[in-house]
Order: sequence, then C-alpha cells, then structure tokens
Amino acid sequence: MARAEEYEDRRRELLEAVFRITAERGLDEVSIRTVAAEAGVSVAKVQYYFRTKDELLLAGFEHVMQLLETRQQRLDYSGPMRQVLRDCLLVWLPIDAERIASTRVFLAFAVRALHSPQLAEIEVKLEEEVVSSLAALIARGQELGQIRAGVDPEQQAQLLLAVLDGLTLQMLLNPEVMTVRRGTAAVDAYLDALCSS
Amino acid sequence: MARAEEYEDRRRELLEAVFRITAERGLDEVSIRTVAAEAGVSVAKVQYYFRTKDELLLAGFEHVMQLLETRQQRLDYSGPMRQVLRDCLLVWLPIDAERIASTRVFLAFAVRALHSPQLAEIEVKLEEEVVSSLAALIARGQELGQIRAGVDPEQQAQLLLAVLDGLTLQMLLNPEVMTVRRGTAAVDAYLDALCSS
DNA sequence: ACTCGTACCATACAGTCGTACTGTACAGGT
DNA sequence: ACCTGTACAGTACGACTGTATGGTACGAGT
Repeated sequence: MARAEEYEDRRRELLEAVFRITAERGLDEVSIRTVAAEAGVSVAKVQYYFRTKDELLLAGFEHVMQLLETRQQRLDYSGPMRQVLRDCLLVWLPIDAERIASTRVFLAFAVRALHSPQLAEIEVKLEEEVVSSLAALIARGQELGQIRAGVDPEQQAQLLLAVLDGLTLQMLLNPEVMTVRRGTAAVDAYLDALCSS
Repeated sequence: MARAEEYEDRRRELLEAVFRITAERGLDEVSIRTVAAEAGVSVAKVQYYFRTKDELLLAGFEHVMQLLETRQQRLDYSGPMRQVLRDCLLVWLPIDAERIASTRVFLAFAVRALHSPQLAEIEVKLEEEVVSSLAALIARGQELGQIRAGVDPEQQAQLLLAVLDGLTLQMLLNPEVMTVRRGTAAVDAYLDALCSS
C-alpha cells in the first residue's frame, strides 16, 4: 500500500517540523502556521493531516516518544550488562546536538502534560515501557551476577529514570555547570554503586 | 515610606495571580487579561505595574524563586546536619499541595528559560545560590564528622539538586508511581549514602 | 466520458493576544 | 485655588490564533 505509506510520510514530515520548532524555539511557538511555514507547505495541508491543533500536538509527542524508543532499541545489547545499561541511559542525556534537541522537546511536552490529561497519558505509557525495559536489564544483570542482587529492579529503574531526568534538566539549563562530562560521570557513579557488591 | 510598600504589595498581589494561574492551568494560560481577571482588577492596572508581559513573567519567576528561598531560610538549622540537609532538600519536593504548586510553577518557568536568556539568567542565579548553600551544609557536616569526608561538597550539592529535580518531575508527572513515600525514601537513601562511612 | 474521493490551496471568520491611548478621580504641594 | 503626579478604568489597534469554507487539480473506477 504505497498510499498509506505516503500518507504516513507526509504526516511524519509535519511532525518533524513540530519537532524542530519545539527544539529551537519552544512549544509555544508551535502553531498551525509556524508548522506550515517550517515544513514549507500551506496551512490547509497541516489541517488536512491533523484536524485540530490538539491532534497535531498529541501526534507530535508520540513522534518524539517513538524516536526515543527507536534509539533505545537500536542499541547493541550484546556486551556486558553494565555497558548495555549505560548506553540505554545515555539515550536520554543531552550529550550531543541530536540528544539536546530530543530532550528539549521531551521536556517541553512533559511540562505541558502537567495540564493536559491526553499528553500525560502518553507520557505515563512511555515511562512505564522505559522503566520495565530498564528493570528487565537490571534483572538480567542480577542473574548474570553483574549487578548487585539486593535491589528491586523495578524500583531501581524508576530511580534511575528520575536521576536521568534531573541531570537532563540541569544539563540543559546550566550546561556550563552541569557539563557533559559531569553528567556522564554521575551516571557512571550510579552504575558503579549498582554493579559493585 | 508607606507609598513604596503599598506599591510592592500591589505588585505582589498580581504576581500571586500569575503564580496561581501557572500552577493550576500552566504558564501559557498566563496573559495580561487572565492575570487581571484572576486578581480581580483591570487590564490597565496590570500594565501599570508591569509595562510589558516580559516584565511580568520575569518578576513572576523571581517571585517563585524568592518564595522558595524564603522557605529554605525559614528552616530550623539547629539539629544534626543530616536533618537540616533533609529539610532543605524537601523544600523542593512536591510532597504537599503548597510544594506541588511551587514546583509546578518552577518547572514551567525553567522550561521556558530554555528559550529565554532573561529567564535563564534568573534560574542560573538561583541555582548557584542553592548549590552553594547546600555545599556549605555538606562542608559543615564534614567538619562535624557527620558526613563522609571523601566527597566534594559543591559537586555533591549539584548532584543532589539534579536528583531532586528528577524526582520532582517524576512525582508531578506520575504521582501514582513515584509517590511521596518513594520520593522521600529516595532522598533518604541518598542522604544515607552521604552520611555513612 | 463521467463521477468520485484524495490531496491539497487560498481565504475568511471570530476570538484572543500584547500594547497603546485617552480619560479621570484624587491626594498633596504650593 | 491651582497644578501635578499617581493610580487606575475603558477601549481601541493591529497582529496572530485555531478553525471553517469553498474551490481546484488529478488519478482511479465504472
């Protein structure tokens, strides 16, 4: 069905425009018109693919989520658990231009989700997925004797995600203080504590 | 000078309206008109005290910051360092209605600061203050032998703040998963690691 | 050949936005 | 008594917002 594929491609192009605007100028610069201009299309085309702005934003959030998930799935899962876990965590840290953009967009949507049940639903769903996949990695590491046995995988995964969110916020807000080096060092320290006896 | 005091009072009333709207409906629901309506005054009155919307938002951010600082200064600094540090950290965690509101507002402004140099400036300034005061507490705890000597106070303070930010975000976004109990437990665990040899 | 759905475009509408302008009530100084 | 500055109120302006509408080009089906 080349029809359906093309349809999805057009939608994705528009969602990428949403992504770029959000990353560069913030979520409240996203309007039907700015998205149309960014994508180089007419207002009506945006409306054709997304009936309302809410629908556009919903899809925009899901687009970022999917991007982050994809990045997580593309990792090399063959090495030692500590390495795998580290790579997995680094997906969320703003350590290069690509990740700076995606974490900015994520944060913008997450904060808006505080007042939008629909966005919150998406956020919660993704978080559950990430937590459970991290927990699975931790549990697997425990089986292999590479990770301390005493901790609850699920709870530890949640905590890791929280630490990650915090580091992300600090790195974005104050990159001169919370540098890439310090951020990754913090993650490594956390992993040290998790892996050592 | 009762004149100047009244002037500041009026300004504060408007800033509290900004605070309430931001906490309940989000920062992008803040407009001159919604603030005027929330405060029960005319649009022109808001304009009289804040020439532009930017000025209003700037002052609004400073207002939250001041609120948080005040709350931190009102603490009881006489007990053991661990207790003091804990209270200090809990100022930032959304563990009751008051703190939920202030952390929501803080996050909203912080994310907007990603695209506003003026807001970012305020954020960075506050963060430096908080970090240095936390670092002072840690250093004092080290002198008293209540906190492990091996760590760098400044760096540890930054990390603590990051963890706090992350926990805050999680608790606000997903309160059913990251409960008050778990959030405070995470802080306590962190303090345990900091205090034990 | 005709029709129909898809994929758009240009434009219009009502509402809201930040901001500016004009007017006024009133307290205090001279 | 007169003037001036403060502290507002009411309203208007242009820009921008999300959304709706009407029109059109075109490939596919019958």
